[in-house]
Amino acid sequence: MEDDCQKNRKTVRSKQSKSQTLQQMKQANSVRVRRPASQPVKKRAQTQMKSKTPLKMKQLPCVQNNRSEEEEEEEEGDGEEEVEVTGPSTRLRKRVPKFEESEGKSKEKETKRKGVKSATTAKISARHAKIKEEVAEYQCDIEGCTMSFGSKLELMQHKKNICPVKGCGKKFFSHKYLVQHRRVHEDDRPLKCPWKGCKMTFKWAWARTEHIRVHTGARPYVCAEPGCGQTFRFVSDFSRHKRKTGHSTKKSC
Amino acid sequence: MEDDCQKNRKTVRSKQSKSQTLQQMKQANSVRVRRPASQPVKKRAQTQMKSKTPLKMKQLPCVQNNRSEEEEEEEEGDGEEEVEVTGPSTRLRKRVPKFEESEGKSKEKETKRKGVKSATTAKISARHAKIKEEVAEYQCDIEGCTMSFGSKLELMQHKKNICPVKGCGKKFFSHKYLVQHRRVHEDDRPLKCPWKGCKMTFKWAWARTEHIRVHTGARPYVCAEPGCGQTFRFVSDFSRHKRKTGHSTKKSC
DNA sequence: CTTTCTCTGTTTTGTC
DNA sequence: GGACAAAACAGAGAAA
DNA sequence: CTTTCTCTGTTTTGTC
DNA sequence: GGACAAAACAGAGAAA
Ligand SMILES: [Zn+2]
Ligand SMILES: [Zn+2]
Ligand SMILES: [Zn+2]
Ligand SMILES: [Zn+2]
Ligand SMILES: [Zn+2]
Ligand SMILES: [Zn+2]
Ligand SMILES: [Zn+2]
Ligand SMILES: [Zn+2]
Ligand SMILES: [Zn+2]
Ligand SMILES: [Zn+2]
Ligand SMILES: [Zn+2]
Ligand SMILES: [Zn+2]
Ligand SMILES: [Zn+2]
Ligand SMILES: [Zn+2]
Ligand SMILES: [Zn+2]
Ligand SMILES: [Zn+2]
Repeated sequence: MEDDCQKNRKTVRSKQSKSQTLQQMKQANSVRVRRPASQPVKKRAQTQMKSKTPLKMKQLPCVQNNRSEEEEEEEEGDGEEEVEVTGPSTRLRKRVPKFEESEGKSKEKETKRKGVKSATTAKISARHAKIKEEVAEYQCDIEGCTMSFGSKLELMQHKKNICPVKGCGKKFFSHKYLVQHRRVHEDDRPLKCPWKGCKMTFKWAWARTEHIRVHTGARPYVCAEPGCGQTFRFVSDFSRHKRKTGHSTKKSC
Repeated sequence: MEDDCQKNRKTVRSKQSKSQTLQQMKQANSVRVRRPASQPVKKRAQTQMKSKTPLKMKQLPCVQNNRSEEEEEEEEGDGEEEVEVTGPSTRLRKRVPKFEESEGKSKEKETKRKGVKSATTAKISARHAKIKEEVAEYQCDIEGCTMSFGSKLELMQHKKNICPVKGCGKKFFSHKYLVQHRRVHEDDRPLKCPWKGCKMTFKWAWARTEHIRVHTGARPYVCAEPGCGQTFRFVSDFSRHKRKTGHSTKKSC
């Protein structure tokens, strides 16, 4: 690596991000707890390690591209500082108490000007949400749709049923669903489990519907194939059963 | 609801699915454990409830659309069966031992014919993977791309840089990335954390790069704004700092 | 609201 | 037959 | 590999 | 200047 100055990045574009993740329960009345999964998945919840000294890093002074040099201790980090744990490279950094001595608490907002930034971008940053329609040029003229965007490109994407959220960019079959899809990027989980003491919440009605069966124990799906009498609690499992066995694609009744 | 026979569903189409989720550690040497998140998020890992009787369900005999009637105990499930726990509707079904008495283990594969199904669909069911190229008609003729699909529609979607995985359907800016994106749907996590004892694995090199800083404690991002001296471990946090404060969008160096 | 950290679509950098 | 909305399905996928 | 269960894009059902 | 691949960024977003 060599020193070279950055030339004032511009970036910004209005698409893609991440998508979804799983949920959990842990309600008042038990249920089984689903852990978040490592990759290799190792059991045992918490096992606090000892590690005493904060293990201060070698922070080289030269800053390039706003990145201080280091990171060359990469592959085999040859135990440098005063380590006292077991192996030479087998511990995590001890958590610093909370910004040691509140360094730089002067957050001087600096007038908040975040650049011009393509003027009035539709602001669908749902999560830490605003959804300010700002000036709202480029309005969608599709039947029941009232959405509007800051650039013609964004409107074009929208009209092609493409989600404008940064890491998303999904394309849908219907414009109507495109609007419903937005809840994926919102924090609200307006649907609640009606079971007393259960705190589960949902974005989708169907998820709630199937979740309730966990409480009731219902297994509403019954394979109609003559010999087979299997029952299932979730459609998905019933679907898989039919797909893999070929059972009862046609209903008997 | 009333009885009416299903008319042999066809469904099948080749797009969309879910997306991603988070990772975890829990390696040999501690780290903090990240739990999977309920929605309302309630602490306390496991709290096993007592509940003795299996609480057998009212399973009505009439099967319609392969669904047995029930589910009307929905909203307020008026405590029916012999409950003996505290409240009238506050417990989960006790786990049945493991398919009681191995009922219906005759899985007779039934010749496996899963219908004609649009003949040779490219089979990108990555997860429980096959990626059989089957007959491989409709080949992509874009420069370095060797992918092929079972239908012209699928090839057309592919040429428009749209991911064919069922719940995905993301549209990308480059055809090259479309191919790289596939790893999102694959189970392999080929990149490993080089830290001794750490079992973290990754699909993306950058995730590994930043993860390693958790071990080293490095904070390579240093704000170049004159007064501010803040450092950051992850680009994302540095980016946010610059975005929110307006600091050092231009580099000093 | 906060901080810590991972995931990933796009942008930037580095080499030929 | 046509809307149109609500419900359900059919996968994908996470976790154990 | 398995089972249990949630998420969500598309399909099906139900009502007007 | 052009590839092209590797690295990095800039969000989104999960969890605590
Ligand atoms: Zn330098
Ligand atoms: Zn948040
Ligand atoms: Zn619209
Ligand atoms: Zn989206
Ligand atoms: Zn519940
Ligand atoms: Zn069956
Ligand atoms: Zn009936
Ligand atoms: Zn799996
Ligand atoms: Zn191609
Ligand atoms: Zn995809
Ligand atoms: Zn590691
Ligand atoms: Zn700063
Ligand atoms: Zn009709
Ligand atoms: Zn699966
Ligand atoms: Zn040049
Ligand atoms: Zn965020």
